[in-house]
Amino acid sequence: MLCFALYSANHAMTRLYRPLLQPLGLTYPQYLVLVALWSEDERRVGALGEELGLDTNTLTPLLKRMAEAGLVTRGRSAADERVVTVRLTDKGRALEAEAERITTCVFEATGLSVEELADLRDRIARLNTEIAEHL
Amino acid sequence: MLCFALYSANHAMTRLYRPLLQPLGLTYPQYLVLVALWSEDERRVGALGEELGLDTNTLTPLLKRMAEAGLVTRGRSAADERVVTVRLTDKGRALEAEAERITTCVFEATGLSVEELADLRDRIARLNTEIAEHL
DNA sequence: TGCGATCATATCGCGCGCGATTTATATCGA
DNA sequence: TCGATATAAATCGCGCGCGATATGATCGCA
Repeated sequence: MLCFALYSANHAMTRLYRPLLQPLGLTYPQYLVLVALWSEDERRVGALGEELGLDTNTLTPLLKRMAEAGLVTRGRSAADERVVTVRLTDKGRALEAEAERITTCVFEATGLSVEELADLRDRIARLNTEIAEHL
Repeated sequence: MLCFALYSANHAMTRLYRPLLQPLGLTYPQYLVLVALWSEDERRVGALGEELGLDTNTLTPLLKRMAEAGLVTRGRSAADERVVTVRLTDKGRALEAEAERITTCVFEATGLSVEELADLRDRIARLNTEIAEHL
């Protein structure tokens, strides 16, 4: 069962990240939002959702919690009042340095070489897009 | 990011299963419980949890919903009153026939050959056990 | 026998994921 | 210009995943 392997491995991955993220006060999905913002700041909610595969029903409360934690700010666009723009705070930006240590821990826990990891990532990503097309 | 690929692919997989399981009144985790019971019926809650990587805080309410839906029965063991044994009902057993059709749909959606799929499954399963050891 | 430790399951609270609906703003056409 | 339509985000309800705690049954050992 490929689906069960994915299900289990995903859970194992979040369990691996949990104790690493806990000292930073982050959940795993919140961490993914930060990663997205580190690569490109000042995103609208919809753009974040498109990248993460989440809708506003998930993102809105999640981003509110991150805003309360002082990691991001949420502000209506002046040009289009419908749009909410999410921006990193200094605190949110500063966490990128910590993240590198986490990435190292996770990489070591996989027991894979850089090449194996990249190959597996690409295969899974291809599976992902293939399934998304059949959705 | 291997972790994000896993996260996304897992979500894509559950989205793929959702419309297939909906007519049967099943959620994806409930389907996994059925799969486990189809391979071996009359399991205690803890044994199911070990196979699925879930604890009773998740399984107990899930199994109660499945019992309400008439898919399984839950009964205390006479020998050891602490143990709850989960058994398939006729209705739960009958769904195995439907499941074969679902498996076919999912397989086709992956766009993979049988060999590729088995290989990818094994790689992900190995990653899973490797991470579990580092937990 | 009785009492503390252990074990199996259950309960509680919170964050996430999502289908369905709502609110508010923007856009387009008669 | 105005009204229908579209768009962005928010809200609601429910199921899942899990840390923490509780309840109740069994076991071990003096």
